Amino acid sequence: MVTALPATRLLPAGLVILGPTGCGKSALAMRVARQLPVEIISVDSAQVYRGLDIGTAKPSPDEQREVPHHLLDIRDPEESYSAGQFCADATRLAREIAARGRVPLLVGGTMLYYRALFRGLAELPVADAALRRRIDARAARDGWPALHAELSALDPAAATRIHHNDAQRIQRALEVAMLSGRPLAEIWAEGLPADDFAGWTVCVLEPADRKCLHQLLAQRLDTMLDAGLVDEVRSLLSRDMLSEDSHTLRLVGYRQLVEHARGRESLQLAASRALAATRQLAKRQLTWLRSDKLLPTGATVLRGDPFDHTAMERNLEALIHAGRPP
RNA sequence: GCCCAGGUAGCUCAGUUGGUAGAGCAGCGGAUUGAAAAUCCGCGUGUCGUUGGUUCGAUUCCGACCCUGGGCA
Repeated sequence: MVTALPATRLLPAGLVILGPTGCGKSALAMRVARQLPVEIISVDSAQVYRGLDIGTAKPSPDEQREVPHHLLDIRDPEESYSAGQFCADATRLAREIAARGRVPLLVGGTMLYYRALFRGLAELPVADAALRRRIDARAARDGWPALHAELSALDPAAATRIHHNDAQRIQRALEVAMLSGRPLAEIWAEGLPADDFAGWTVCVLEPADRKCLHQLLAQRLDTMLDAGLVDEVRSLLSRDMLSEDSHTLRLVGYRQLVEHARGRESLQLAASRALAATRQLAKRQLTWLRSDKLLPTGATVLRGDPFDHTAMERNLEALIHAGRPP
């Protein structure tokens, strides 16, 4: 049964810069910030963690002093963050920033967070760490196919949709079924509450030439290594509560360099695998950009190639114009 | 110079007792509802080093040559 969508609330207008990793989102945001009274809301699932600085290309302390940044360093590496928490934080911050007479500027590349924010998130139970541990233990004993079979009994439609190898989604669907006692599709049918982004301006940075982006990513990784990325990984490994298979050490770059830091792999090999993982991340982000399920429906969308200087200057002007009070 | 081992996909390699070949990685496309920098799915034509010979047919067998390692001089 499909009920009417919940009433949406209009969010005070703001700006958005999104695109794949390494394409210059932060640099563009800083240029906007020099001409408009903005505060930046980071849309980055990795930069929320304290201690992950070099490998996440987190804005420097100088940049953070120059322009207020939000949602950086809000979690320890052992903790978790989520799309749902991001939505709550981002909408609260956007209202607070607007109330100060400033302009909210969303910057980042975590596309699920954008989708959740712009298109809404169903009212599902939040993650339950203890339940997930129990499901993991069962998977270790019986294998994920057994859990997929169990999902078929609890939520047949979800089991059909979710591939039997997709451990993460099988686990989440089981979690929802066990906590709510209802199938996912039934809850989704109640609608996705979302704020209204009418009046917002979204700048999408989409490189036309993948080779250019790959070259830039290679240079950026070298810079990160020179800046001490391996030491950053070692310092994470030295934390007692952080195991090698924790989600923070599975992030792009960190996961590969752990192998080197543990002496299991040469730096050269680990670095080349880290670079490949970065390219794959950019590719998945570009797939999101081609999707019609990402951007807010009522917003103005600017698209530009970050390697095209003319287009970038035009985007900068358009963002500044859009952010200026009438 | 001689001996040995190799030369097959962008990389590392498997294989074909003669009927023109397939894995991993990379790459490309896609999915994506509280871990998303996560998780998962799909996509494999390449002068089988070159050139002669044998053969209905050679990447495979034989010869010569080229290249790369290693050894002996």
